[in-house]
Amino acid sequence: MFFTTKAEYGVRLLIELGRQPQDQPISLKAIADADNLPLAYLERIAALLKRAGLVESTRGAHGGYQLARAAEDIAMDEVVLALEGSLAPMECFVDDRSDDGRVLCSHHDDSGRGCATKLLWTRVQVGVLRTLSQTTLAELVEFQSGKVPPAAAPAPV
Amino acid sequence: MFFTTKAEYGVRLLIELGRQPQDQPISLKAIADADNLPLAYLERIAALLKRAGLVESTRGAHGGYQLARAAEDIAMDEVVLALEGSLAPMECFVDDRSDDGRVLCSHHDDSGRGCATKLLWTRVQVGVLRTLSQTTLAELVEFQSGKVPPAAAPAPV
DNA sequence: GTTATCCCGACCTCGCTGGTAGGTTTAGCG
DNA sequence: CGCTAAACCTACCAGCGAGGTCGGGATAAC
Repeated sequence: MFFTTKAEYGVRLLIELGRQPQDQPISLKAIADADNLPLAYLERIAALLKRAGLVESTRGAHGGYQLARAAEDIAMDEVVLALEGSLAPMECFVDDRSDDGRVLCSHHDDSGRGCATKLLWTRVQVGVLRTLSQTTLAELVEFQSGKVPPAAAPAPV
Repeated sequence: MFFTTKAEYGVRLLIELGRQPQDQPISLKAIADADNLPLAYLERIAALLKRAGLVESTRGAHGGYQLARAAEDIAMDEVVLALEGSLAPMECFVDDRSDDGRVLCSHHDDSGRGCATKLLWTRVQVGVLRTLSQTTLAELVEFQSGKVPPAAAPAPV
């Protein structure tokens, strides 16, 4: 399993926000009801998105959440990173974050028979990161409206 | 974390086998010592690779394991699939295996606001599968011998 | 001041990962 | 013929993180 439900719920949450009219905050309760997600858990997930600057919140009655930017400007690499914490394909990839989602293998490079699997995992990580960064929230919102066929990948690399 | 140590140890095991001269079985004990891996655990991992037809075993004294095919003909998608069981990016992707590593989302398509995240996870899965299938064991073996620079990706798709 | 909402920290349960233990076969070798 | 090195098998176990719950705050609209 690559991703946890945090990513799943978080993305769903963002999609719901993306479907909403601008500057109209929507409450987590409404989203939890609509998507049938546990409210308390969703709150913690929303906090992750807020800390990452992807959503804004309004407190008090009639408050709620809304996107901090246009859905077209929200790419999924940033989203998944915010939700999952890191995108390490393997345990040895330590969080030496270079500010894109990249993360490095911590294995001592004992100069000679170094960590050979590193090549493989790094390729996978880069591939995933590229896929995620090429998918925007706007696409997902549109997809849910039943337009874009699932096969339609973004510009084939 | 995308992959578990099963994938890590399994790939390492295969690399060691790939470094060995042809038709010369090598014992798990030797590999466990060389790579500092738990022997008992490694046995179970080797069993997975054998069941997938990736390695062959010889029992008894002076026995051991060897690759079932040339390292050039072993792609990593098959390997990781054998080791991890499936390559589902998300829990809802149920094991409806279509015989490539693909696996499908099980969410009821409640015709309308269906599983919008499915688009995203499917893209990721396809990307990972493609990356894995483009990397062969031979490449990793060569890499460990200190030749190929890490940046050298395969033919950019 | 009541109600709807965001916010926050503590807690809990369950399954899986990563491993160990202890055996049973199989086969080379003296 | 028996010793030994290896594959093979099954059961067991500890720790941890995922996935949630709970209860209470702070805040703002009405």
